[in-house]
Amino acid sequence: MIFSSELIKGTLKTILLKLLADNQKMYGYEITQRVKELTAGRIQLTEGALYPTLHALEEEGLVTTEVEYMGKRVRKYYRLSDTGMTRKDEKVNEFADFVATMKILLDIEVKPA
Amino acid sequence: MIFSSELIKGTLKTILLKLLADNQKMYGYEITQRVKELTAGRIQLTEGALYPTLHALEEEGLVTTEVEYMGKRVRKYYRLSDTGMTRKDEKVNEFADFVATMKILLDIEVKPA
DNA sequence: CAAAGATACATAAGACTTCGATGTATCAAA
DNA sequence: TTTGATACATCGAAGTCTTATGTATCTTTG
Repeated sequence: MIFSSELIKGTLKTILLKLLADNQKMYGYEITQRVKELTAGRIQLTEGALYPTLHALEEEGLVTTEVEYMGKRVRKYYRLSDTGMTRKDEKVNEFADFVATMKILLDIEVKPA
Repeated sequence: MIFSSELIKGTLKTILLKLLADNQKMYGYEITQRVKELTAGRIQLTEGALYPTLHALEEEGLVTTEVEYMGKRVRKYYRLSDTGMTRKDEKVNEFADFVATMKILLDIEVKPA
């Protein structure tokens, strides 16, 4: 099952911040692949959603960027800033609380990871 | 903490379907109050979001409506259809799977309800 | 008894986010 | 050499939610 995009809405930034917190630096394409891999294909980030969001994180000062050349190919790395790290914690905690609340509303059991 | 609206995005229909599945029939204002109560105020549905969504559910054939008068006051009750019940199960399951996936991505523990 | 607050419906314009399509270009493998 | 993967990115369209607004009734309180 691939999750409906509506569900992923609102969690994209959180996912990106968490990935960058765990991996020092990542580039766009790498992120799409990592997410696909970690979720067994259930979440597939589209570039149309990913790049605008990465740029927004940069504008907010949550990530910094650095360009590297692999041969002639450009690779733009994104790295979490200190503010970004703080924001990541906030976002992840907020999501955990949200899920706890939704469990009450929907009366669901969440399978352990 | 009131959850950022981004988080609630994509879950509103699921919440409504579940509430209606548990309560035979409910009216709009009642729904906003019930959700507020069940979530200790953390999720506050606005009418601008609620009514369009209820109308959409009706157009999709997932709910039926009936009008009652309390004195001179109109109350519009929403009731789940059979299709709506099926859709509710699908949506709730999808959300549960989504949360399981997000747990892996975000490496979180979800507190029991 | 008047005013305020709660109950109850609803719409509409604007903002924001995401999707799907499109574009460019390099590299590797068949 | 051509296909598929890698890698960046933007843009118009679509969808959803927010804020504001509108109408009207009922209840409580000063």
